[in-house]
Amino acid sequence: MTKKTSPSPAAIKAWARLMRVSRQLVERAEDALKDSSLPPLAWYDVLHELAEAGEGGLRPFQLIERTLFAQYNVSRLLARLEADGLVEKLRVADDGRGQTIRITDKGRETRRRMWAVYGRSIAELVGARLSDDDLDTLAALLGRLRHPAAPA
Amino acid sequence: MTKKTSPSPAAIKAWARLMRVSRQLVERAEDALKDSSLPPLAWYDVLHELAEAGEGGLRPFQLIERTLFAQYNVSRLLARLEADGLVEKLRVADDGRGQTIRITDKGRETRRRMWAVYGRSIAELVGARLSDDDLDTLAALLGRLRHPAAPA
DNA sequence: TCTATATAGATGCAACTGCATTGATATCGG
DNA sequence: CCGATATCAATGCAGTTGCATCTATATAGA
Repeated sequence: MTKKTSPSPAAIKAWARLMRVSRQLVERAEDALKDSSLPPLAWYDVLHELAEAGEGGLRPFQLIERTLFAQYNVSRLLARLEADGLVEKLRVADDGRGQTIRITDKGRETRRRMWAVYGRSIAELVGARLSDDDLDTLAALLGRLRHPAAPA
Repeated sequence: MTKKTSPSPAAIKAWARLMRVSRQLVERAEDALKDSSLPPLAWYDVLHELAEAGEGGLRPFQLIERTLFAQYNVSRLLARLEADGLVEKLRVADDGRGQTIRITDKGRETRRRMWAVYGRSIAELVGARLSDDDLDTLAALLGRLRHPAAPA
């Protein structure tokens, strides 16, 4: 558990499982959305953050912090969301470089419809397979892998 | 824990952590490889499978089964690996449609150099943060999320 | 055998990603 | 106040992915 350059078998196995399972789950969730003719998960993440932010909206750089998407990715994703009428870009008074992104009613509606499908995927893919206790344990272990390290 | 359409808060939290942490870890590992001017993780996955397969090599469809990559993805990845001399494609006698992919010495060498970096990432990102006991617990919990469900 | 269907793998095209850079505004130091 | 530097966001270009389709061979069924 101390700093080494070579991973233990337990570390390798946990890593491999993490890589494989997370990819599988993402794929399943994406497929479920596609089957319902809904946009991809990335759109949900952004709409979710914007919905939580409320009327004040968020600056693109705040979305970057919250979602882990790259800057150029957010820039283009927002362009697509705006083109679809799911968000609106507002000039912000005190910073001429920036803008504020606000979710529209249509955006909220889309998010709602996505959640109906996405939430079901989560329920089926993890909720139905682990007890709440095990889910808590899993979340706690994963929490210790966050970067930068979170306080205990 | 029974089949529901709406996920519990514990399920949502575990899901969110899983999505976020796995993305962070992949990104870190990819960055480490890039910093060493090495190919991306996907190449490692394929070289690893081929190295394990030995002289007999593997058919592309076997790689697809083992790696979860899409068919077209494997097809093009193998083309790049072949162009770099890391694998070779052999016609297979008893099936005119197919081919067998075998790793070359150069491929083995590349895999080795990738593992030096990749293994260190694993050691630092997970090995240094959780005890082996916790890693085993994590792997076991993740194992129960595999699809299709593995036998207990 | 001859036709229909299934499987292995490749590929054209459109969309998306990653990288580097750019344009624009803000802030800091003198 | 001015120039240097930093931050916010967009974008050109190359590489990759996803989708659908295509070619080729194999297998099954009449």
